[in-house]
Amino acid sequence: MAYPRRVGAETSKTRAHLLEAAERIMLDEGYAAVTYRALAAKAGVTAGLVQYYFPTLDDLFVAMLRQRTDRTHDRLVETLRQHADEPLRAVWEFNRDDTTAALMMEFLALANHRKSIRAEVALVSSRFRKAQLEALKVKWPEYGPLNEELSPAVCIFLLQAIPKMILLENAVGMPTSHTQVLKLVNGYIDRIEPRRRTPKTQKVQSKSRSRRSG
Amino acid sequence: MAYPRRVGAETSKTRAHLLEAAERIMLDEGYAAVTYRALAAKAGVTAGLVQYYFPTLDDLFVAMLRQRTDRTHDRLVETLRQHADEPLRAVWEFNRDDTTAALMMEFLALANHRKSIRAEVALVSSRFRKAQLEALKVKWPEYGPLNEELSPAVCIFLLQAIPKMILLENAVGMPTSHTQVLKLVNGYIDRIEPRRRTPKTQKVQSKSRSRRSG
DNA sequence: GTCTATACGGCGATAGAC
DNA sequence: GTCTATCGCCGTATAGAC
Repeated sequence: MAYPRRVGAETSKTRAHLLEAAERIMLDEGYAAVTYRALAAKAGVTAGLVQYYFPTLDDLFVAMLRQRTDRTHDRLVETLRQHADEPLRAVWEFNRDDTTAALMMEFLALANHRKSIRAEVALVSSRFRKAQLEALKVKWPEYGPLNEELSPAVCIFLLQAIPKMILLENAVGMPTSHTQVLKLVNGYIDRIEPRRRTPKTQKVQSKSRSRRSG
Repeated sequence: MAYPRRVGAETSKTRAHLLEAAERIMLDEGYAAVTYRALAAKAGVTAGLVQYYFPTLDDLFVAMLRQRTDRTHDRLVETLRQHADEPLRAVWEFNRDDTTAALMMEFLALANHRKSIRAEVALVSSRFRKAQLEALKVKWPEYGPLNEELSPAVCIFLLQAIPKMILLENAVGMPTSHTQVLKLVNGYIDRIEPRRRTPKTQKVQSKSRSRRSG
């Protein structure tokens, strides 16, 4: 029976190394390329050893998501704290981070087809959402009539949906009007949260990916 | 050698039946569940026969996308023609269609990992985009200062990105503020394109899916 | 033109030996 | 902790029967 299945310790150095390698594969070639054998080859171990730490691929994906999420959530909270005077811009810049967005998009697609990933994705999403919502609600009353029809929740949905969709379309090679969309959002934010510091050049969205083999 | 590989005729009734069955599997269980053996079982034929019509799975996916696209494009053009006085609303309602959006989202995810699907997805997307753009541009000058900062292209991006993202989040079980977002867009459209006919009740977005097994 | 049978290597997963 | 052997399913290729 599968009851007393032996699993490697979470403190293992090998385990941490495997998680790193798996993330690199995922970013370079997509989640479909994360296989026991490929990961083992990349990390210089046997496939059996990978399975010792992650009995199923779902276990591996959940562990990857948890680790990445913990780090990113810390960064989000810190960013929101530092830019408490302009939470809208902070939320936008956070969601525009390519690596985070690419990984989250990968996990979203994965969750769409893997039951056990769904609960984990929903959980981390609500954590992120909660942190952003709280920061935005504090300043919301000051924003006045400019956004009479918007709400913090709607803003957050749009501010995270837009970069993800742009990323996905870029990956597929769809030539739509992403530059215009980014300009629209930037303009809207600049109007609600006027810049105080030097408006340093906006990071260009998503250089074309070298990823994906087939 | 692989040179004189024999492939079934495109007029075959069996082939059409297989395409239908494949689409049903894709909608019910996701693209990952579309395998030769599963499709053969569902259609009541042998796996070899499926391969006779679609030598590789990519061939199958491309054929599925082409067929679905041709039908949907006809419907889009007809809808835009009938509602030439309110193209914005027509574009919105078209993109809100759940089955079409779900299939396109599936193909988008597929294209993210399958090289040969990418070109096809990019192609059909630009076809759809072009039709919507032309219809919207005709009426655009009349819309006045309400949307001074928007453009037809940006509108179309948002009008198709929002339903897709809502669909994806629903599928994953993310409880975000979709109702508010839909209300925002509906309100915006109602303001730009005031309703003339009876404002019949808006279709509720996406009942929770029963799909996905693992 | 349709369709079947069979084989191959890669995959996730399990059980169990060192 | 580490690694091997094995199982059943997968995509794909090929040879050949009606």
